[in-house]
Amino acid sequence: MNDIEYFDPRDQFGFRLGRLARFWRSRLDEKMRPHGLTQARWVVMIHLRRGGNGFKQKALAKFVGIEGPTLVHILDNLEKQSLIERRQDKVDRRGKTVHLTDEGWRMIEVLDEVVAEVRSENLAGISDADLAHCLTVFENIESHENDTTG
Amino acid sequence: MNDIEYFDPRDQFGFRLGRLARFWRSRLDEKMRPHGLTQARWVVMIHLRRGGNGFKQKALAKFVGIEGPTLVHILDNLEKQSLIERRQDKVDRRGKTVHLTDEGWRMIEVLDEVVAEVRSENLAGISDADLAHCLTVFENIESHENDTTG
DNA sequence: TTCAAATTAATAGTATGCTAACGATTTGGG
DNA sequence: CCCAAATCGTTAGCATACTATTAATTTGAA
Repeated sequence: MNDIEYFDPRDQFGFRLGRLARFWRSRLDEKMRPHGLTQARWVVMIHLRRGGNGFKQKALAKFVGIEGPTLVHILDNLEKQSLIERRQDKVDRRGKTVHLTDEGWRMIEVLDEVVAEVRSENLAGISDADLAHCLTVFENIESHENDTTG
Repeated sequence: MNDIEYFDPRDQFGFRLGRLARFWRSRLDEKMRPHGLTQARWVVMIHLRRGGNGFKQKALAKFVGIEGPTLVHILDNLEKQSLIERRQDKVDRRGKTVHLTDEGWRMIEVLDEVVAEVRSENLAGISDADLAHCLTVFENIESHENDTTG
């Protein structure tokens, strides 16, 4: 019954997107667990590496694409693990800057291998062109952010 | 610095997937909030409609692609809202079957319009072919589920 | 200068997802 | 028959995500 509607790609896209994201996260979490890390924490660390140390929290949250309070909790955990540290911003005493510790840098190197492994397993047999195509579609969807104004 | 690595699609895919899934959910949650619903609850209701009433919880969880305890919590909320009801399975007293109420059916009709609106906004300008291409890639990735055995 | 408004990080509270463990029940082997 | 094992839904506890609110500080306008 209603097989046609069921397999309409516009009908399916949102659900499949969410399901795949959960799948991806669980694969990564599973492989990172032995190292005491998770996808969310690793993503924050990767953005610190990419952007250089010394981000203010607000800027880091924006870079990662999450909200401030979500980042606060992740940083709390990373700080407990001694992988990052917060420092008072000397110019603006409201702000704090975030820095990878030496241990954090070492952990990133270890996780690079884990991530590469998961990626090669998950993406086996899928071409760069296919992935780039997906990313273009992703970009298009995100660019529709505020189109309701007209 | 390292722009090449940064824009490697294999490098980006996981992060972008997660970010888009969060974006999609927040758009849908925002539009459903006036009706007192959320994406997760709606997805469960949609699967009830698709699969017919009277699912056992375990089967429903599998159909939706979530774990049992996650479904329990969502059903608790839907039941509080009188949109579904649980009934004791008469054959197997361990089990319960899940049913849309009349109110549930009416809510689904309302939400169909909300979902169609969000979908058309999010997917504006993107062709069926592009989406189908994405879904094929999604399927390929999920099919790699247990390739580590060999 | 002074005080309202804006900004920054944190806290509180909620939703959604997971695994582990539990209680009730059914099933199956001896 | 009977008891161990499996199964079903639930509970407990955690991580991650959000919005709304708060406390401390800075900024800016009168």
